[in-house]
Amino acid sequence: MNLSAPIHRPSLHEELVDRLREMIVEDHFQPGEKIPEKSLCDSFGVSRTPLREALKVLASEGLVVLTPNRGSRVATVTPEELANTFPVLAALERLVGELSAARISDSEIAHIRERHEAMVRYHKERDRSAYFMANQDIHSAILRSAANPVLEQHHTALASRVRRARFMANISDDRWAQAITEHGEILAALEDRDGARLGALLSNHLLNKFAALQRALEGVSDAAE
Amino acid sequence: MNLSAPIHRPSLHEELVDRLREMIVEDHFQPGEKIPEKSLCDSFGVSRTPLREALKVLASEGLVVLTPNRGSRVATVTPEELANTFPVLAALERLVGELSAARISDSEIAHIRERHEAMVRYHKERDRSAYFMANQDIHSAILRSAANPVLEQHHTALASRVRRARFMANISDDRWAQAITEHGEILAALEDRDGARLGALLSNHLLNKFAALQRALEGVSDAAE
DNA sequence: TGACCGAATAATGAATTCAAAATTAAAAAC
DNA sequence: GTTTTTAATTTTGAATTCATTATTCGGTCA
Repeated sequence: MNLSAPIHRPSLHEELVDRLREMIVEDHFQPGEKIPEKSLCDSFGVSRTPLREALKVLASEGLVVLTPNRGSRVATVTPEELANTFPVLAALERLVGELSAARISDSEIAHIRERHEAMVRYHKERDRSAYFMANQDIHSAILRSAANPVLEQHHTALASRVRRARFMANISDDRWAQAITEHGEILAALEDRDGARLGALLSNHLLNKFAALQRALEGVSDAAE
Repeated sequence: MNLSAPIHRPSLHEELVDRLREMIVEDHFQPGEKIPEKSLCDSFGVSRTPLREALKVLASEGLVVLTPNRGSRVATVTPEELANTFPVLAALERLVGELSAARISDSEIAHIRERHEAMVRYHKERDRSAYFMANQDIHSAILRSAANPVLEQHHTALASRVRRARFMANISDDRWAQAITEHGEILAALEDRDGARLGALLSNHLLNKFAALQRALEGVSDAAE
């Protein structure tokens, strides 16, 4: 690690932004749930000032909704918003693929291959949770290898808003198998360092995931009618 | 206007975020300039609390840089950051083109054609400022016609961070003429509602602009050596 | 019983206050 | 005269306080 890098002592509100974002993305709150300032302040042991600053930042990221004089709630993700978000993320994924193929190192590829093989095993074993982790690792390793902080930042912001969606509908066996196939192709394109192909594959991978999700959600709402 | 829309009374910090963002994007501050809380509070007639909330939001948008215990400065845009931002914007522009072609109305196209023709006149008259306005109008009309708020939000955020760049180097006559040509092609693709073509044209238009900007900046730094 | 009103309570928005850190100014040493 | 040390001032980070707006609860009246 770079010892001469400037030390960054995070201020309270930064700390709170990170903690709260983590809690929201990792589903410690229900979507739409009210966020009471008082009790949160108590549990974090801070005053309302930095907490409110953090909430405003999270609101600008779209993770929280502020209603004047009525406090803040965890943002809900509507199907319409999903439909708007996925194409944007897919557009970014294409760029991720193009940049990653041009910039990724051999050791990064080796690491991804290793996680890929683990993921295939988890699929065979039907270990959803381990699968999700490996999948996550692979995608964030590719994103990092694109070496573009601006891209990374916006990708992460968008992804965190739809992350919750993966809990909304359980993935079908068919889609799961298809995803594994797609991941195989992605790894191949990565090892070939074929940017155009990798970008297309990553983009389609995401759009297919969205299509599967939409089918699952429609099924749910149909059943509810 | 929709009279039954819910009234939105903005809180102080929202108001401040908008005002400050406008001021930063429209170059009322020097890049890197210190933002003294006290004097800003005085000029806005508010206390530090809402101002600091606003600064934190702007920092998360990347327009302001906060250094703990040392206050806030207007973010500077480094060449490296430009190089990271333009490809991301270009990726979004492609999606804008695809969506816009599919969704834009005849009257929106008519409006854009009107602004386009005005812009061509301004080019002939060498009226840079009017040209910039018309150009801006066209691009934001296309963006709006894509009818995707998520896309719009991220596009706007990225664009505002590089907007300042247009002041950094004056556009060359060659590039200006080329831009006009590209705009003609964009309008044609729009009227044909050819999404793939429009997306490619918009994306390349932006990347060409960036290339011209980079050449101009290199020229500047070379001259300074 | 249940809809409506009003007081009590709680939550929020924003100003103020206080403590810690940084900056500036002044004094001392070389 | 320049650099270093130290004190004063300013600026920032965060807690507290105050005013305003919601919400809840209890009571009234149909």
